[in-house]
Amino acid sequence: MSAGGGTAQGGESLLFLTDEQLRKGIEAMFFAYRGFTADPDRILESHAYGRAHHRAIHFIHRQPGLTVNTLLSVLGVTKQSLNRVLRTLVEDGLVDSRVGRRDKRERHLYLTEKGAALERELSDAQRARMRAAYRAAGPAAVAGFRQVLEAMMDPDLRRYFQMMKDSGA
Amino acid sequence: MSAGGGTAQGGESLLFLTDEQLRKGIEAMFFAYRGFTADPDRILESHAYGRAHHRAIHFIHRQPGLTVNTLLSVLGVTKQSLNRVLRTLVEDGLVDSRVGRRDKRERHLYLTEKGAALERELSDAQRARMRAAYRAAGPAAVAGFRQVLEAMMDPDLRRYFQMMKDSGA
DNA sequence: CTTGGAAAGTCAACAAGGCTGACATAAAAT
DNA sequence: ATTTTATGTCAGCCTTGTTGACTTTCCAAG
Repeated sequence: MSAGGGTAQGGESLLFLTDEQLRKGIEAMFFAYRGFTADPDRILESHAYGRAHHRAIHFIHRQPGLTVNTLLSVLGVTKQSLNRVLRTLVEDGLVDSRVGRRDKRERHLYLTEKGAALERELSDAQRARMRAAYRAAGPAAVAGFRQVLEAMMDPDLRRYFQMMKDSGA
Repeated sequence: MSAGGGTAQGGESLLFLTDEQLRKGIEAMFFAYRGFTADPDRILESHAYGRAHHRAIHFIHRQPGLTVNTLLSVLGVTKQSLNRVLRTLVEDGLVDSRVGRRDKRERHLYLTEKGAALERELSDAQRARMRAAYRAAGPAAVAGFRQVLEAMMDPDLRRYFQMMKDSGA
């Protein structure tokens, strides 16, 4: 492999990180992300939705009943941007927006059956690729993959991610 | 399904991949990519460029003298889309577009000094985050990270990526 | 030499999905 | 009663992607 470390073997050599090795990592990230979104993108196109809809659907599925504000900060977009997407999803009957019981200003978001069906279609495709990649790389690689990804996140998102990791499953 | 192979060795029975675990991987990818692009995005904004410019600059740096057509297929966009970006880069004196010697229809792309300077600024920032993530995760994790990323790429891009890996450094 | 086709560039029009700013409403908090 | 918060909405702008049509340049095959 391309590890320029030289002296040591058995993975230790990778601590010696040249700019070139880091550049390879950057490029790998770029290409992999393209692959990562390719399958859902194809499905979304046939439904006349975009990546923005996918992201909203994903996180509503992940955390049913979350408020618009929470979704906003997780996605990192403006409310105007999210609202455009959310409105079409509600109009098309994929998402249910319910007024809060305690605080009636809040809207809590849920997937309808139809929404859950699309979510399944999308994540099935994405999981298939992820599963194939995991299998090709092996269990040790998977653990490393997740560690590096977590370390690359912005602290706020990492905190959210780790929180969801504990509660979620 | 995903081969429940893992009689847990080393504590990691990660071969047993539940849909929930895969979903976590998907989410990690999403959040990590956000972090990955955050620093360059900030720099680009101050130069009035976008991510598209960054990508062009990156690959021209990587493979000086590549043709527009090659760049096109690496980036995976239309020539009209690329041309808009490329034109501003040439106009602003960051990229040099030279008519081919053998085939004068082709344009070979090079970074000027000014272009190389911006490339350095961008990739320094991106490498800093990558380096920090690598250091936090450790050498074994880095190897796994790269393996999974490669496995996630579309075959064409994986071939290109591996080719550049050999020649590049 | 002529011509077909590839490589590149350009113009126009359009869409998705970001953004900002301004403003409206209802409900909670003070 | 007033202010703040959560949400929604209108209008307009930017980047970056798309398609389609057309031109210019130039290699290569007839």
